[in-house]
Amino acid sequence: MSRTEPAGTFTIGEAARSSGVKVPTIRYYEEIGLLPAPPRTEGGRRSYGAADMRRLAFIRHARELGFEIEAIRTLLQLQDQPEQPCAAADAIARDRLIEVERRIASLTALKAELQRMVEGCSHGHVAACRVIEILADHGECRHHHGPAEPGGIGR
Amino acid sequence: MSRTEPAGTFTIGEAARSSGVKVPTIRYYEEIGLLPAPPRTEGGRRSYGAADMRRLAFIRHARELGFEIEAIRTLLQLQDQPEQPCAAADAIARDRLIEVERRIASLTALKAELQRMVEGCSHGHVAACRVIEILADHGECRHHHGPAEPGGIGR
DNA sequence: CTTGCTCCTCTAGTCGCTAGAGGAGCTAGG
DNA sequence: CCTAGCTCCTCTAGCGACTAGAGGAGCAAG
Repeated sequence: MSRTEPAGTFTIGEAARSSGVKVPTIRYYEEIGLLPAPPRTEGGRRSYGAADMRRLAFIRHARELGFEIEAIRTLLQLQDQPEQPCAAADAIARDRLIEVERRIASLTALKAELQRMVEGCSHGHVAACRVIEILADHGECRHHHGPAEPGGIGR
Repeated sequence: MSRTEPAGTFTIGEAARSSGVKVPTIRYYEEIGLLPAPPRTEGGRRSYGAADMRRLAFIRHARELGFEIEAIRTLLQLQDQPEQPCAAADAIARDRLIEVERRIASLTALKAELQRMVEGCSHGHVAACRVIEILADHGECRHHHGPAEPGGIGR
């Protein structure tokens, strides 16, 4: 076994492996104050405890659910004050849910349009290519207006 | 009428209004070589022709469909060579379709999880808040693995 | 004692814009 | 002709959430 560190503490690499968050990302979270700066070993290495590991798992899960860093910051503050009412947490989750629903709707419209493009393509030459044609002629499609995905159209 | 420019040419502002692409974004497209640098008036202002307007509409439409700039660059090159086979355009559209389908699937899973959070929330205190609880305990949810949305989890 | 892994800090780059400063030109009204 | 107010110009910097790489130090095993 390779345990030189005190029991119950973890290196940044171990924290990364156990949480699924990459090493530079953990350091980044520390930098922006999402994760507290952990104590260091003699050699200057970060040494994480169980609470840090839980916090990191929380962050990771929240990021997976698409919560923004600022929302996670708020959620973490709420978590640290368990006797507060949870209306704020509820509101954040509701907002996220609404956003996700909007995104699904617009991606579904988008999917239909992409399918028309792909299915209509005769696999011949560009001149007769439905993909290019549909892109060139906006008027041809039934358009759902506004950008497909808010906050950076495509990603 | 306020037409001082030669007939059939457009200022950047007109191009922006007609395409729905913002002025700085048009300049940005020029900078990255997606849109050719147009001729200038005596006073140094950009003067767009009908072909530019079509190209801009094409770009805008493709961005709305979530194509990345590099994909659009390829599509524009294809458009300029109509006797080429359109397999490449087809492939780009297919890739995009697959990505959109993946995104819809993962957003749908996400929506279910958010709904569990929101519906389970008793609107009491943080200590008993299901939103916080689910985020804290990853093990509690049926997880779809990998980040919710590739290339920047949440957007 | 050397090999090779992990860790450290720091800077710069990614994508696709967006915002703002500071200035010049252009047009309509007086 | 003059001025007000719009649009346009260039340039730099910033956004979010990382990611990549340089250059160096520590640390455990053989």
